[in-house]
Amino acid sequence: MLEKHFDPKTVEQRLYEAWEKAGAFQPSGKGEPFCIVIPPPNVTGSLHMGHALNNTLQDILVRFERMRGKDVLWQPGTDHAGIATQMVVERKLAAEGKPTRWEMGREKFLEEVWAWKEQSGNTIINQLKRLGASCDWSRLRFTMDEGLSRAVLKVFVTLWKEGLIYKDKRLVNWDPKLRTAISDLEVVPKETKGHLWHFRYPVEGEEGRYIVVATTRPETMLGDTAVAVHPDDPRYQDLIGKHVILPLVGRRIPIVADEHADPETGSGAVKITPAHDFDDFEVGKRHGLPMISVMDETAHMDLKDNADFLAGLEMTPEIEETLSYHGLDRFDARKKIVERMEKLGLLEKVEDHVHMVPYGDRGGVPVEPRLTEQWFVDAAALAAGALRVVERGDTKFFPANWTKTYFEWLRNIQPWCISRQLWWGHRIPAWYGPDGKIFVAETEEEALKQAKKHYGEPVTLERDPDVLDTWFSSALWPFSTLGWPDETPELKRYYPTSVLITGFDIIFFWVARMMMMGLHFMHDVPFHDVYIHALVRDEHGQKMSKSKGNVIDPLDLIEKYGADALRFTLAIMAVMGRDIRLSESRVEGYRNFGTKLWNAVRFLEMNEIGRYETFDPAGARLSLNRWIIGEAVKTAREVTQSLEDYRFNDAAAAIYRFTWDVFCDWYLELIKPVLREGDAAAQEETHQTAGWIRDIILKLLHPFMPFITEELWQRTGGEGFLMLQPWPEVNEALIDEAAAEELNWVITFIREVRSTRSEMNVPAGAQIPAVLVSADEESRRRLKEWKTEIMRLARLSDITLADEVPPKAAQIVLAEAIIALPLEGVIDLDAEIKRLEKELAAAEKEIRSLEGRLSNENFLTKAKPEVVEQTRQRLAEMQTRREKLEEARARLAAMA
RNA sequence: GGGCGGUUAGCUCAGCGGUAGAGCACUACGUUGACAUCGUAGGGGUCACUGGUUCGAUCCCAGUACCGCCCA
Repeated sequence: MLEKHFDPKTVEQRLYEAWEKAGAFQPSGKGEPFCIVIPPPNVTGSLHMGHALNNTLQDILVRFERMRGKDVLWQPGTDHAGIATQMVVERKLAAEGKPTRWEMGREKFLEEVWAWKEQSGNTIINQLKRLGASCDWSRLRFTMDEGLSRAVLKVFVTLWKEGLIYKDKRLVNWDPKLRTAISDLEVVPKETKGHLWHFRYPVEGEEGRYIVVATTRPETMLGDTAVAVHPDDPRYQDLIGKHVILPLVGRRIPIVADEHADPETGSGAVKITPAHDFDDFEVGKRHGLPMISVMDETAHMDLKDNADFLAGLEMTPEIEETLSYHGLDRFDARKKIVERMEKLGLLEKVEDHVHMVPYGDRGGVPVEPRLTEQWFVDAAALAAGALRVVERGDTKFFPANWTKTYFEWLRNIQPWCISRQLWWGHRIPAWYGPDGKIFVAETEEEALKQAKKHYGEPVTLERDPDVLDTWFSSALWPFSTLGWPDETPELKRYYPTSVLITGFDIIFFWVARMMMMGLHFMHDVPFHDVYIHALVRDEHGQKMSKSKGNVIDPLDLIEKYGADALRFTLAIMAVMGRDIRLSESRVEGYRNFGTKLWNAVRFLEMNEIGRYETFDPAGARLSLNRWIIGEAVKTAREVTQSLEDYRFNDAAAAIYRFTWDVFCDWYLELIKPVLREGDAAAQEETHQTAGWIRDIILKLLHPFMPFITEELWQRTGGEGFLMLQPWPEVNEALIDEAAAEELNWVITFIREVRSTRSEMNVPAGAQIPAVLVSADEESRRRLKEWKTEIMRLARLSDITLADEVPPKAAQIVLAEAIIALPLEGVIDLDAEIKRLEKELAAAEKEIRSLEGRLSNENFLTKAKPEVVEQTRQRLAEMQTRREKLEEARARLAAMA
């Protein structure tokens, strides 16, 4: 016997282990292949709400398709997450008072990271298991595994040979805290209140004449190598080609004409610092200007011994003082420079200024454009194919509007900086000869061989110290996890994968790059569909963040309500294209839904309803059973269709409604009399039908609520695992509309009586008689059939037939008939008349609307014929209803 | 500045060219032999605003206001 409540805590782990142990998560090897690769979470991370949503949706699809008989592979794995992981370990070392990574050196530090990975690497995997994720864990991969590393090497070397990877000295986004280059995607602009300082730069040879330039970053002025004005700006025509003397430095720098200078803003003249600003870099290239870096890799001023900076400068007291800024932090230097400019009378004014300051998304400090040598992927070359396949529809986005975002980015794509000055990651497979010549190879031996050939003698090579951007290895994920570069059976069978499920925030980082790499190396798209899911926010629409303190931990919710409740909540709220505002009350509500189902099954159990292998739903005779069978089929159809279309919310809502509103509220209530006093044949059929429906519900609900459904399957003697049972088929022939109409009549009867009782303040416990007046043949038959059930559910003492409405009765119009509730002594005539008038008013309002439509010539000629016909029918019904209501009112009025 | 999305019940959200829906909250009643993590009944909405298309608009189109996100 089932307990009154489902207890997730005692069940979830047990079932999960049983599934896994039985190999239920592994591909069956039979049927059409269906494959999803998991968006790999950070190996040392822990589960947050985004993961919970992402993996719930994947698991729903995977369980659905598995039950549909497909050969399902959900490929799991984790990501080494270079910067994030390295930072975590560095912080941990600091907290433990251990040496910094610089002090302990590369090798020792990497040992520490691996140790940390071993220790915490299973956390997120175990958390995914608690959620119920049915990944094939026997195939768990990690981006730094031997196999995946081989894929990285091969891709790097191949792209290098094809000229699609190159090394270049360019301005890159530099994170001075982490001391590494980062890609443009890893930069987040933050609106910041700052200042705009207007400086005067003296014009050479024109005593007392200045040109005013404005800057938000005074410290960069030490690296200025020009002042630019717009070529058409009338104010500066005579100055173009002349020079200014850079204050504090004494450098003679040209005034150049360049369209980058905007005559509308400020003075129209801008200082040009090619080594510290992306726009200026371009200006510098156009005019052949020197590029002078004045900061080091930690964004401290770098002036002494800086050959570029010192070039051509004469030692003066002025420059001596400036050199004293060497080693100052960029913001301290800014302060000193402003003070000094002011003292010199060269500060024209200071304005408050709100502008965007680029921050590193990991380091959290402003990034510094920095001139360095880095490795790049020629992303534009790879983008063309990635664009074409989506334009052609080989890969589709759901919802489709993300296609635009994807196109937008690919069409304006920049070279992808893939080198990182980190230690944790795939080390770049490039070696340098004594003269700096680059040898790229998959192994050191191969590089040495190349070098020997090149130099004609063996030389020692030095390996590039940098590692690759984490997303470089993630981009290979859909094929590297399946075994590439080896030609494995899995690769052949499951690539291209069926669908990718991910968040919109990594369309650029990940989706687009997988598309490029997949096309280049596999010559086919990595996935047919891309489902982009929402962001999970808190219940007030705020993004969850640690700093706001509004983070909801999915594990807390699982602890409190069970994994099923959390999963169901996320699924039913996962509307395409809209964010999810998660509130705990919803989770609680769907936990209650589980309880409801649990108790419904418990009820069947109490009535000894089992599982009947030979049951043929087409053979059911009772309209009650024919009706619920039809409703179940409609539900199966809706759930199936919705899941095929990635409409998780519609699928979840359909099974919820059927289970609670149809099966529990009506079917179970209506079969109670049959189970108690029906004849043997009726009981037998009802047992079989109820058991059959229960199984349909368990199956349809299983992808959403795997634990409770599996538990109920097992507890009711189900063989094998529910998760491996076949999905309910949609047999339209089982839908019996006549039965549906009949049950609809019964339900309406009961509802109307209940409603009237309540309004008439009949005590809930009181049994009252009812009289069905002027019923036609069919209604009389139905009443005979359903009398017991209706009496029970509407709490009636008897239902009799009559031709006349008895006096002092409340009256309910039910199609052609009237249900009269004689309430002599109970009824408040005025109240009843009021109630009837209210209904009459509603009917009349609708009649007016319908008549209005039908008297409109345009409606009759232009609207669809079936709509016109429907409207006519509805009008006829409403007219009958009005007539009945009027009669009822008249009868009461006569008595009052 | 460009792009995308949103505005529907007290709250969180579905929906749809012709009758406006759910969960939670609220009110009243209820230990009807599955379930109080429940049942029954009920209150509550000019579907942001202004125009347009249409026989008919909450829904389609345009504009406005406000909110959010992405890109520059």
